[in-house]
Amino acid sequence: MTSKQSTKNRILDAAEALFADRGFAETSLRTITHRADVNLASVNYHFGSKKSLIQAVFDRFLQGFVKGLDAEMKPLEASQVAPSVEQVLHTLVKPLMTMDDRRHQGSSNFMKLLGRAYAESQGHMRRFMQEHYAAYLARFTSLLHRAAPDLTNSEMFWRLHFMLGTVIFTLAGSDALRDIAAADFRESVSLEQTLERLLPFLAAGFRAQPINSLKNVS
Amino acid sequence: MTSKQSTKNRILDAAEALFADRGFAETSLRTITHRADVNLASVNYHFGSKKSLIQAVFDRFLQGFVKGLDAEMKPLEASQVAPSVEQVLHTLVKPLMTMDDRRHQGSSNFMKLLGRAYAESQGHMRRFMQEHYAAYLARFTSLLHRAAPDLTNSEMFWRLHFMLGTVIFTLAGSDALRDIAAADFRESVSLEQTLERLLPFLAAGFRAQPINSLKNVS
DNA sequence: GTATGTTTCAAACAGTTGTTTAGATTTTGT
DNA sequence: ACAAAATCTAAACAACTGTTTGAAACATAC
Repeated sequence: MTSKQSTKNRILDAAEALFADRGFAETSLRTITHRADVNLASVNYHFGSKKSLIQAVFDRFLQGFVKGLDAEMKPLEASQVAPSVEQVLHTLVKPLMTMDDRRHQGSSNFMKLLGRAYAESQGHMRRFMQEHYAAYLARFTSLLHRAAPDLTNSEMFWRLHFMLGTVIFTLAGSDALRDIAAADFRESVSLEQTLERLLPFLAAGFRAQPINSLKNVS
Repeated sequence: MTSKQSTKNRILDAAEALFADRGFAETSLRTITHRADVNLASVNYHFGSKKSLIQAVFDRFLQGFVKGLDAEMKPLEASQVAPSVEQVLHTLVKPLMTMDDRRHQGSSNFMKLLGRAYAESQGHMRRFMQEHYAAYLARFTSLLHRAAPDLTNSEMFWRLHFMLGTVIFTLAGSDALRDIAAADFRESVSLEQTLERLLPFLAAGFRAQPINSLKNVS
């Protein structure tokens, strides 16, 4: 079926890198194909359109990510005892790390991409993810519920998204932050260290006592 | 000096709204000038270029924001007793609220914009903010330091940015989240309620015990 | 070998982009 | 009222966008 495996992947690689540090609209097909060293028309031939290319880039990443996430979640799901919030959050670390150094490019290419996608085009990507990867989100949510059974569903929902925001945002801008930190504190931190720094913050926030007031007249 | 106050502001208003829900690159000057009902060339005449327009939009917002923030921080700075983390974070609420309904457009226009700007163009905006509004950031950081004196500078730095990420990210996508929450839990929440929900999360995260392990062999 | 289907390629397409120009119109200072 | 400066306007500019085309090159099968 596929004679040359390369072209399609060359395009995906180039697109992923360029999207990450320029944005979607700011990256032209000509730039992509030039970097991939393929003909301009190939992207339309192989993917149909630029929009489909973007989706393809995401799919390739997310499939790799959820495969790793699945492996991490399974033992927690199988266990009889309820996991801690930290344990649940920790399922994200290894998959993120793997995704990070699978790409050759210096640092977390893809997180920038995710951050962009989330900000871009009125939540179009948020919807895409929630449709295509709803099952994994449900499993993750379920684990969190076991870890913190006293939180209401509504509160869970919000805090899950708070955490999601923090992770994506931090990882998306992590090189910039790392540079500043390196300059100001003479500490050089790896992605893993950033994640380990992030988890206690998230876990504590997630477990925080919900608002007591707001309408404390009762 | 200024004969007609309108044109420049009409452009700013239109640009702000359009940038917020389409993105910068995705919004053309023609779309802006059409919505503002002014001539295409006016934006180049008044602002010089599209890039300058973007900066002008931000400056207008940020100046309003820091004015409100300043008013909120002053009493805390004047007080002899150290503020709580919650109190410090609460200085953000009113300015954000004011900025939100100053604009006529339905919901938090500008937070989307901020979210975009942060994601966009390799932290170019992050740098801009840190340069132009460094004084306010320093005061805020100083307050936080009084509220949690036992945190190291390095840890402070990271957690400040964690919080920043959560706020921007949440507020940027808040309408989408509110829609989902409304559908799933039949609860309709205002921006203020979202913020009040956010603060305990942030405060708890900020106060969390830093990583003890990472290299717990000692 | 020819035939068949797939992939690559250069060129052109139609449309949009930000910016500039030069002339009209309006506002301002005196 | 007049001159000068500021503002607005329509039109055109060159550059770039994603996509399409039709022929060339390639691979595979018979």
